[in-house]
Amino acid sequence: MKQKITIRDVAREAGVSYQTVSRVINNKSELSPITKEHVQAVIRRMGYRPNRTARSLTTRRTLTVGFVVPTIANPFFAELTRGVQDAGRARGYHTFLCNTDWDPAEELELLHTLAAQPVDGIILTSSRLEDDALYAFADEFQPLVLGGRLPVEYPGIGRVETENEEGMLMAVAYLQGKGHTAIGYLAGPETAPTMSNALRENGYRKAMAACGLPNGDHWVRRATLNAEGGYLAAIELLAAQPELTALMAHNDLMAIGAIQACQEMGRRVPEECAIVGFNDIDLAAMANPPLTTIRLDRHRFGFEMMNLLLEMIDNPGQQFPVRTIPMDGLIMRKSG
Amino acid sequence: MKQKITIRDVAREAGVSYQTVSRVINNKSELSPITKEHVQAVIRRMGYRPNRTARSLTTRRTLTVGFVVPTIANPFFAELTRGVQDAGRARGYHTFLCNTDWDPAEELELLHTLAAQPVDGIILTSSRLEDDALYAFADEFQPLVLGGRLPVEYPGIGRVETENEEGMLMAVAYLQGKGHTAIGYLAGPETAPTMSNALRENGYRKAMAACGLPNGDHWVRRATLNAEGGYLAAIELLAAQPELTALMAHNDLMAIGAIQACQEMGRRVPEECAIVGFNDIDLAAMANPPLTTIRLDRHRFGFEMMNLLLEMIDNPGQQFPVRTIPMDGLIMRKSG
DNA sequence: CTGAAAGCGCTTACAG
DNA sequence: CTGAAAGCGCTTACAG
Repeated sequence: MKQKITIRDVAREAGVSYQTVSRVINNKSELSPITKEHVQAVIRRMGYRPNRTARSLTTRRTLTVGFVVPTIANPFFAELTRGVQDAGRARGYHTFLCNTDWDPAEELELLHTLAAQPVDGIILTSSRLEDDALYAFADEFQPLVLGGRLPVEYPGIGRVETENEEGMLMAVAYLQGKGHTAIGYLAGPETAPTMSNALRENGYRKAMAACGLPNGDHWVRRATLNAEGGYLAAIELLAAQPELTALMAHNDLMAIGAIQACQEMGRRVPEECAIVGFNDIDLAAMANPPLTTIRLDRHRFGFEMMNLLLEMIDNPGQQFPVRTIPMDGLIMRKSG
Repeated sequence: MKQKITIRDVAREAGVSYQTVSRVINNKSELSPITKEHVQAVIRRMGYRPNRTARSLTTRRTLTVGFVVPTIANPFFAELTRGVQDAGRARGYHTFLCNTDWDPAEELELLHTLAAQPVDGIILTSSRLEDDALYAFADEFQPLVLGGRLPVEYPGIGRVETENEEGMLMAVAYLQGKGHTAIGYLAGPETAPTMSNALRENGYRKAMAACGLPNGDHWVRRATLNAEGGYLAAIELLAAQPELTALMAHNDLMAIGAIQACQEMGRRVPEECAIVGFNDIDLAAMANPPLTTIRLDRHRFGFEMMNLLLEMIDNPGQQFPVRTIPMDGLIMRKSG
């Protein structure tokens, strides 16, 4: 590897002090146009790029953020990632991607590692941390942006939420319009009431009540939040509750698994069992049958989380109101 | 945010010089057990974590690597990412994830940004860079590990390849065994012959020839490497070449799109059109019908790329032989 | 075994 | 408008 070019090399080559080169790099105003252009030319010619590590040490900005997701293997989080990165790009921000595998202990360790990295801020999605642990961490490290969790008001924590309840209401009302009254729910694992699993499940229960439909624990089945979980939960639920004519799922992956379950049990979708997903991931349209689902703009969700984080980085100590990403409505396809 | 604790704070608290604290952190041998334990206790009590930026500046190690993928929205690359990160974790390595969107100009810019970050090494998957541009970059920055591209022997470039040709041969032979002779291919966009699109397509052509089956350009359709691309290509190909009784795809996503296309065209899968994918992503088993596909262990692929990169970081200047990830064989499900 | 000095590659006041 | 000094938080020879 060629010896890396430093600011001193450029200075020597340009015949100025290295501080002047620094000023050019940072686009300071107090510079004669002549030296500025000259130094810029030398920089270009030598292909010099400032070492970000050194820069970070004095500016205390790393231009780096941590992005913590349960698992990037879930396309929902992958699509979120794109939004986060796109929002950061214009400002020169890079992203450390971290997977927690839904494990709170792992999550906490990851957060501390990121804080020591150090990063300028952290975006934390679908956190499984207890409230106390979360607040304790926020006392040590800021700013923090939370997505997919009930927005708590706490210093140093920014919040972006989605309209889970509205989405569930749309889905239930739609199914009711199609004549369904026995609508089951494929839920995520049991978690604290502030976490997204609980928020969506609660949305389903409220929606059923609002539509005057019966509901209870016997129509809900919990499983992991992927296609296999949806498949397993649907098999069990449909066997135990044959009266069900429709199934809603916590997310599209689970809905895709449910289609698979119906297929195996010989129940035609949507004629013998309607299925509605949540999120509208890219693959939803390519399910067979194509998935009817509630659309959430994941790119926008990620984009807003990053934008909020950048604003918090620029305005330390300031508290920002919750940002809400509206649902884009029900996408009617073939599954329900 | 609490004022960050530095090595000097710990030293003062422990009553030693800060260099001694540094030695404890770095587990140097020349230390009395007593001071070592004492300092460790103070570190724990204060919750001190060394600032990695400062550390990097003197060690010239950032414990950070760049991982460049076309798009993380493709589950294949998401699954690869997990392997990369898992291999890095034990060594304390973090990963900058970067998306090129298949754009060579974007890719090159990203590589330079990563090099200036700086990172200790870069893993570059499915690169669309011309050979010359790749070599020029390798002259400036090392080590570099290449995945999903014809392995070139070049100083500072490590290579991990997969058995594309063997995989395609398995698939074609399997379909031939099922009685198919007219087997079409859903290819990626046209690229240079060293890139993975070309490698797999070439594998298909060689496999057809090896099995004594006719093949030619009229049975191949190019499209983007996602489900929608597969859908579009299959619609066109099946309309133009109705004699086709089976379709192979560059990857599983395209195969899932092809199932969708058959569905719409009223061709039953596999009876009226068999479909075989490539990679066996997690979702393949949840396709409807479940996808028959050639399995590649993505986690292992990612893991090996990272392991190779770490070895190269530890042994600068040394050249390593190509690493080959074998295919795990054909996974027989329902689509073909 | 432990302390004092120098330095990693930058930026930021401070002079002039 | 530009240069010389100090410092960011560490590690690494060098003394002792």
